[in-house]
Amino acid sequence: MGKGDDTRTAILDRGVRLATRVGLEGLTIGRLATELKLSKSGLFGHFRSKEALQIQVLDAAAERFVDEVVKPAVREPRGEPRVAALFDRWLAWTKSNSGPGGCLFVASAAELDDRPGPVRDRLVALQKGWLEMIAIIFRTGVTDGAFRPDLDPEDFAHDLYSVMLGFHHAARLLRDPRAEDRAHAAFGRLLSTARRPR
Amino acid sequence: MGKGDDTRTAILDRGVRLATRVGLEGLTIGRLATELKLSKSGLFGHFRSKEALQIQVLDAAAERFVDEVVKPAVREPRGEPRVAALFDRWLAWTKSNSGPGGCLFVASAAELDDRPGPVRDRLVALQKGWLEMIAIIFRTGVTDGAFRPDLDPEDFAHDLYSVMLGFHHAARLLRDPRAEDRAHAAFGRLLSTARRPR
DNA sequence: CCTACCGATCGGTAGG
DNA sequence: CCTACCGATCGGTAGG
Repeated sequence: MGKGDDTRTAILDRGVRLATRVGLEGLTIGRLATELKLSKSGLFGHFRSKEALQIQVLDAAAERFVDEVVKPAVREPRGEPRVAALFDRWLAWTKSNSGPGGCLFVASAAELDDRPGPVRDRLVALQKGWLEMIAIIFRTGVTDGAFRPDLDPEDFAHDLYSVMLGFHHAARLLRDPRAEDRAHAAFGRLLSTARRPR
Repeated sequence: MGKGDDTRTAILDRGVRLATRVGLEGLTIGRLATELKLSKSGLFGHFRSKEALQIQVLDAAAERFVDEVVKPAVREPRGEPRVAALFDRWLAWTKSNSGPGGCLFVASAAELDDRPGPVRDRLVALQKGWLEMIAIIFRTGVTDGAFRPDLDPEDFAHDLYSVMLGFHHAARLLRDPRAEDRAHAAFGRLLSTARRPR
């Protein structure tokens, strides 16, 4: 790993933080360069287009997301503990990137949903991957006998993500102190619907 | 109503549409002026700052939202029919401002949640008003005996809005054809929890 | 409502 | 990785 790679890593790290605050569109090359004490063209050389920078920032965030949210959850036992860990880690991720920040993917979703192009395509792929990960984790719980086998894992993933989006909105825009309690309550109701009766 | 007022109305109308597509930050004076075949400074004169334009665009959207979503719902009988009408109208609003577009308030939420200032303050006030409207409509249903009196109307409002946000994400970013079915199913579950047992 | 203009910043290029 | 630069666009002002 040479010096160029270090610089690249530093750029992407800072880029994730900046984009989380100001959006992927607000992530300008000039501003990012100033924050890193690089020249604009020096930074630009690492990418070649703003679009490439945006996509690589999304990928860098996804990598961190897997490390901080997905991997720790998958270490938990299948079924409820694993789903609960996924949910708690997601809340922690959103709060930690959150003073200020929030979740880059949620922030980008509304920003990009009407702007066709490779950046949007990448975000869509990442979000579908995330929903699929939730569905897989639910499915292993079905196999283990923890969850009802007649439920659609993708429905469950959609419903769980709705709870997360509701939390993000209440906590980050409205600064509602009850946001987390409500998220936990909604999660509990979702789980009790999914639990296999015995 | 003089000619100046007509122009103003036309500007705000177009501004709502443009901001829904490109965000409140992407709503530039120059672009809006070009679309309306006005000079930049001619348009600018109606407002005096971009911030004032953004706030008035939010207010104009809120006015339309009340006409298209809230008022028709309130004409329905209290309890379930009224809540169901509110939900259906909201879905229709999001879809109609949606080819392309979506809901300006949802789009602005993630964009502004980290940018303190009067525009954010206005959006927060409008969103709190919307959640309060849901809570009030729920409360009249409690009074009428349709909904459980031991539920917190603001919890209900939060949970209903979570379902809406989940729909927005699935429909607009992921273009998921099952988004609407899932939203209706989640709404049905929410209602069955809220229904007063008899 | 207009033309004409301001300084700042944008993404990107030339050339080293 | 840099300086120096390009044309385009930004929010906003002067003056009418």
